[in-house]
Amino acid sequence: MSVTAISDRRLQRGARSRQAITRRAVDIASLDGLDGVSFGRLADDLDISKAGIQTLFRTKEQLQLATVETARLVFLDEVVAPARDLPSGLVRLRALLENWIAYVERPVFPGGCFWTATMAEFDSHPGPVRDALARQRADWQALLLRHLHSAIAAGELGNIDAELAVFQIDSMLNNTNIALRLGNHDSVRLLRRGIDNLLGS
Amino acid sequence: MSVTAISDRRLQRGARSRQAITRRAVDIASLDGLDGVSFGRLADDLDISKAGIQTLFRTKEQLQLATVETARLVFLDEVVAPARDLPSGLVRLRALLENWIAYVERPVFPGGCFWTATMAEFDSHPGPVRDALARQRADWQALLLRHLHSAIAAGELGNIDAELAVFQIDSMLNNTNIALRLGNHDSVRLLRRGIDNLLGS
DNA sequence: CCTACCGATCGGTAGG
DNA sequence: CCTACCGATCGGTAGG
Repeated sequence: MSVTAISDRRLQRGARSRQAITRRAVDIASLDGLDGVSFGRLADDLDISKAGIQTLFRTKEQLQLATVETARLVFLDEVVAPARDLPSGLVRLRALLENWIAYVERPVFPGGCFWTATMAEFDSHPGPVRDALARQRADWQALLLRHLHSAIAAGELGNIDAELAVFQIDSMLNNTNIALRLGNHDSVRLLRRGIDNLLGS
Repeated sequence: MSVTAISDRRLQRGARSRQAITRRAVDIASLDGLDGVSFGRLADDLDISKAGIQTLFRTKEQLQLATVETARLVFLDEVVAPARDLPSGLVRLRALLENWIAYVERPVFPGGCFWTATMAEFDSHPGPVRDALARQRADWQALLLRHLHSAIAAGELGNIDAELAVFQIDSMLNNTNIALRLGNHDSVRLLRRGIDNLLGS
């Protein structure tokens, strides 16, 4: 066995550990925010030593950045990827929104939408973590806008104000997540009504 | 001087202290959430002993509840009261929304909207604090709904879906607060466009 | 209102 | 990956 093979196996094990730790951190952050993610809590939950986790991520900020990245991958997997094969425009847009509703209704993370929880926590704290969250927010809004533009270009919608529609839809999504957390399940009905108003029933 | 007079003065001083402490706590919570409000931090900021603050509020949860109450009073003062003398219906509704925009644009609290920040923090934490926040949310939405119904009854609006309109407006307000915290000042323009779409320009 | 203290937890480091 | 430790801060209490 070569030195390289040993090193590769070590790197692989490290990557698996990192994945397991950040996946758990995403769940914690959805409930208690990214500041609620602590080395000690993760160590207890996953039966590893605290210093073991610190070796893998060095600082809390790097742990938070890795947690945001894992949340992004899970979100892509749950909401974006399942719609990938649908035609661009209105069909894909409505599928993305239905996937998003399932993502907060199930919910995928125990505290509901990871992005709603952490964006409100970090919006007044400039730095790399807030930048990563803002990037995800911009990417999601750009994805909605792209398919809205496709729909308009294909004549699937009237002469709608696309930028405003994305703002309204994204606003309603975040507000629906909060309402669901408070036990108000009617808000999904309101959300669908709002979406239908904008995109046509 | 009677014993009662001494007692009254003590109670007054206690009430003034409580007010000064919770007013500072509201500012902290707008930035760092209600869990970021700690006895030690308030003691440092206000040059009182930590135990002095603890004597006035006993537990952290009671301090948080008093903080929510002070935020409610300031919000009423800044957003609701200035519109009190305007006629019910569309005029008062638009004034409330403009006052709200000023409240987050100035901003009244250094971290922006107190309710957006704390609701996202507590929506997965059942208990008296979440209940108090949910009550404020319901009160605000009911206020908007009342004036929307007045406007409809007075024929100031078409046959609009009032419940949906309140949901859409409240959603956009919260999303605008986040956008402002991220430095995206264009969102106020989008918000006004969205409101005009619903209420007529 | 205060000083003084409690056990628990925090992020981080030393050293292996 | 580990044990063992650091100083700081947490909520809360004793006792005045």
